[in-house]
Amino acid sequence: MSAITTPATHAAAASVAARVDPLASLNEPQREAAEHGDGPLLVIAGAGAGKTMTLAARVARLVLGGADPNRLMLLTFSRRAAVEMQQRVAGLLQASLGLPAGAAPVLPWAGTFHAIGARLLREQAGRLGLSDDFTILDRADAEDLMGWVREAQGLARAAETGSARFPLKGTCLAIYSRAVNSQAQLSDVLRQAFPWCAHAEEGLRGLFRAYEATKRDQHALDYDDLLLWWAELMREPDVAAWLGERFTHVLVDEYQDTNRLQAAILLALKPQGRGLTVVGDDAQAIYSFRAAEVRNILDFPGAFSPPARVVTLDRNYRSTTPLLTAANAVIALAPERFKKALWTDRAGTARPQLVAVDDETAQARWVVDHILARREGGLKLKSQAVLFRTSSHSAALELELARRQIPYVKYGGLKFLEAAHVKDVLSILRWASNPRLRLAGFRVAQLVPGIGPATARRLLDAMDAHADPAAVLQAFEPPAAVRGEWEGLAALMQRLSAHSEWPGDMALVADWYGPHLERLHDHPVPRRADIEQLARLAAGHASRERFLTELTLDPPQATSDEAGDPHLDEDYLILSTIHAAKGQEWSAVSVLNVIDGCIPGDLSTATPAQLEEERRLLYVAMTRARHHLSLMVPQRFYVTQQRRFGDRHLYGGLSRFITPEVAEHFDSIGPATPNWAIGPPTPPPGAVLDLARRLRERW
DNA sequence: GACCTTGCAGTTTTT
DNA sequence: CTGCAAGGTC
Repeated sequence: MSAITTPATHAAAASVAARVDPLASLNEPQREAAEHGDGPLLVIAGAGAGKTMTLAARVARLVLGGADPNRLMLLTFSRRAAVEMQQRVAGLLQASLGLPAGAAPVLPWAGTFHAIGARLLREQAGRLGLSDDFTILDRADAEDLMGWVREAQGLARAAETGSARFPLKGTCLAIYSRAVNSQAQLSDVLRQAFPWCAHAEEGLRGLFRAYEATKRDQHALDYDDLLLWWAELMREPDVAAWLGERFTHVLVDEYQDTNRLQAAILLALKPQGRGLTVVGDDAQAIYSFRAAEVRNILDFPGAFSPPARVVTLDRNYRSTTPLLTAANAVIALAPERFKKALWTDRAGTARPQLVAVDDETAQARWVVDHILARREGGLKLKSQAVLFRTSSHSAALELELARRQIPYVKYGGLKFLEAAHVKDVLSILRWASNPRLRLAGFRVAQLVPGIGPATARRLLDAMDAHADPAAVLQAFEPPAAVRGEWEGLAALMQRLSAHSEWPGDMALVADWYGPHLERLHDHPVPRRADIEQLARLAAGHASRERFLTELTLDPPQATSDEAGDPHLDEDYLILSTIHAAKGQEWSAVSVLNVIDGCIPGDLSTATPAQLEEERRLLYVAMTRARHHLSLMVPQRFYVTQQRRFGDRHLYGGLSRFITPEVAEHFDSIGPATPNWAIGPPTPPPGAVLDLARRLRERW
């Protein structure tokens, strides 16, 4: 962690040793954005238009102009984006000030909304009536807590009443989260986003009330609370004024993917828009399922008077002309959007490919063949990516890669933190840090053989009732038969609560947990590797609290093949969901399953808004490519894991977003001609009908 | 009270 | 396949 020098030092250094103008490489609109003064600023930045560079240049210029880096808040969509931005800014400052490497100031307040919120809340905990040892629940924990409350409220057994089954815990949490983030009424949320749960409205209302109370009792906040509490904090005029003052500039990246709660926070922080900069691209809004609100960016200019300055970056530095033309053609069919056509002067004659293959197996083979061919041609695997709508779409490809021993890293759809054994270990650490966290205690106690829900509940009730829960834990008398095993856990908890030694605590936990892992799980080998992975991660964090917080807010992004982590210097292929590919670029990109039923997903065709988001998703995928782009079109696609309809396969054919006109911008490849029959007003892709069964079931 | 078995249902994308 | 709920056995 490098020291933070004062602005005065920078100014002095700048006058003596200014070397490189941080704006030197910017084009005209980029420079305009970077040099803009204090009024509210909206930068509409198309894909590959140098958004990160522009934002970094603006920050660098602010610092060179005397702004205190400690008073700049930089809100990004992901941790990765925050780190990249910090590095860019540091690089620019270093070059322009002539500083030695590592001497440039860091931006301590760069991070995601959630991470910054967590920091502010911990800082202000006293004032909010929060305990500062609060635990941040990751999604899986929040789901478990929701499930627990759901059970306690008797909602789980609602099926007996003959009505439809009460939504499962994950769905309950999704509904809750949506209502919080969109700041909407429960009934509206249900009607718009969860119509199949509308019958449960009353139950949900009570459930959410109890869920709130339970979180409070256990000193726990979920992801949404980090925004919600922050927004509530901003409703106190003196706090809002104080924070608005404290941060002279607030810059927000990926503004099109913020939700109403986030917009409310910003507006409270900078009511006049002074020092407020937001950057985004409405054509790349793909997070409405998380209650992101495109209106935020569309309405931004008018939220202030005088209105915010709008600067549009439409020169693309990433893709060749033929690729960009095809991508523009896809997004041009979107009925409503900011008018903007990207242009580039990057030459290139290779057109994108539309590749028809028989099925997923053929698709995997074709993709791998061509990736390898390009590698023969000198293009590293790391410069190539395969993108897909849904994490499971890469299954066949992963098999093929494993078979041919090609290393890869997969981003998105990750369940690392949801694996039972990982939760076990983290729960032990969380419980030690926050003994009020029943959620963790309930899980941990039952790891001891012979202790089940009833004994665990007795223990936790006793702890709840006492001012010093840790002491109750030590004094607890389990059933005689399990005393021996119990003592191991009690001793572990004692050592962990007494004081934390990091990462030593992790080793203690792993030692204790090892034998239990063997006993509890059928396939301990990969699970043990996960625990080791966790221990490695632990070593990279300063303290137990920091580890738990940071792991929750920035969970590992990628899973790698079981063969083990690819070493950093080794070459590997990138697999990613389209969502997780946001903001990235590769020389060659293949997009899997560009067929109706996948893009758009057959669950996302109900409303025009959903459909438009799927179109933008395809656009985002296509604009990741610099030189090579292949859209894959399997003619048959098997849908598994949905008993209700039985296994089925789709003959949906080419995605409706690739109309015949759009397809003219592609080279068509493949044994079969793509199925062009599908025009825009398409009926939903049909399952294969089992008429015999239907007739049978009639009776 | 703990733990195992059976049967059934299931909406993807992530901080 | 997985998660969940309910029922049975020790």
